[in-house]
Amino acid sequence: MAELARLMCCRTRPIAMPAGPDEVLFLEGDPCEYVYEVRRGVVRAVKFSTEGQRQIAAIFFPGDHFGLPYTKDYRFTAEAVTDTLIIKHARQNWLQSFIVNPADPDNIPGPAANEPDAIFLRGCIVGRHGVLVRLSSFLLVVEQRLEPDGDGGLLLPLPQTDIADFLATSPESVCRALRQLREMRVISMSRRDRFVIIDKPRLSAIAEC
Amino acid sequence: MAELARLMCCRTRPIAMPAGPDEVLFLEGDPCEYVYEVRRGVVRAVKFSTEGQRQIAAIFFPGDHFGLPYTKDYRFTAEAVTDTLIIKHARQNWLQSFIVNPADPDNIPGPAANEPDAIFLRGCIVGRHGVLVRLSSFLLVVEQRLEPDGDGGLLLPLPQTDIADFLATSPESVCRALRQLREMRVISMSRRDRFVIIDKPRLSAIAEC
DNA sequence: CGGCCCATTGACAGGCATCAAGTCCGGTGG
DNA sequence: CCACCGGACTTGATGCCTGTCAATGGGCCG
Repeated sequence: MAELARLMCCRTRPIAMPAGPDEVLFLEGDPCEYVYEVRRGVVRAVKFSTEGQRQIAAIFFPGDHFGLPYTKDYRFTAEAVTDTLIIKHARQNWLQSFIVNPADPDNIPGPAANEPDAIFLRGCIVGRHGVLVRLSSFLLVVEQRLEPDGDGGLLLPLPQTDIADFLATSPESVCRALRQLREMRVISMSRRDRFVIIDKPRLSAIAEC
Repeated sequence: MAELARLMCCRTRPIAMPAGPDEVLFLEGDPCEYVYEVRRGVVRAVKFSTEGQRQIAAIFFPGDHFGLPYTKDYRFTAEAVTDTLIIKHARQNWLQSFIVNPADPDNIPGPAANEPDAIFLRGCIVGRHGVLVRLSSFLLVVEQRLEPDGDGGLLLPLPQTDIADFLATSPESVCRALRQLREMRVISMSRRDRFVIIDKPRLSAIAEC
């Protein structure tokens, strides 16, 4: 039956599916049957320590592929953050389409690198000292991955609780750091979930110091 | 000439090479020409923030493959920690040998997962609060990746400075945490670079709480 | 034996997690 | 349309953790 399932997999075309806020796409430990592609919205990779501490191991933006079959089972739970559009690629199809073609020496597997990249990036951010530094790095990442709206404003892709779990800190600290950036006139926030980078050089400086 | 280099690459057999303490295997930003395999010893993945803070993004143990061409260029610098034996696989050969064979649906790319796994693991460890917790997790990882010597003793694969950069803390804190574990009779250390796990259940408990 | 690097220890201050209220906001139902 | 309600965010107070600095100790190598 596993055989049959696989055969059916192989014939399956990519599936487009919408997902609503907090909807679970797959659970940590599920077998890797599909590779997911974000078309619209943002997805978070959630990982619980055994005692229950929540971590967000990565954030996936439009264009990213995740849920790669590096292992037999998914290493994290994937949840839509807001309304999203997701494409599910059957694992076999995905492998044939995206993994390196040996005949072409320059074929770097772009989509295959999305997930490791996102996790690596998070590791680099979390490894730095200072909530302000980590938060600034995070905002810069958001800025380069998300389209600004009319006034150069960007939507915070995650609620502050999630930002805290992504940055390995507490929601209160995130809130305070955001306020600090506001008071330093580095960013401004018209709404709680929207920000504008006023002084990008300084934001970069903070992120790197 | 790039063509020529690649052609020569393709004909190259795997190269075994020893590497001494602190020897650089490749630098961050170098083009991914080879995939490396650890045979003996331990290798560290070093990453510098732009302002100079050092991080150790991963540790590679015997059996691990790293330096994968997920991107065109290496994302970190790889250095031998102590005396090591390394196998260099030309990128093309490696791709053909190890990347998933589409005809075999169950062919999970084991070696290809080593590097992402190590980075993911480090992210999970660094994301937790408390130096003691992080250090305990680290020791447990060492225990399951390294062979014990006669008396169940394990060599610390890294000097404390590196452990600190791996755990995103300071050398002093690492030293104090080690002492604390000693005083709690969870581990013992006959030498500065060697430890024995006395009370593994408790060590696990600390690591997860 | 001397020098160097790493590990160790102590003192101290600052950052940040935690707890506890209080506020804002969107959604729901009357 | 308004009142209510719950969840997320905000803010303040407090104490611990841990990063930093400085000095000492110890092992290894020349």
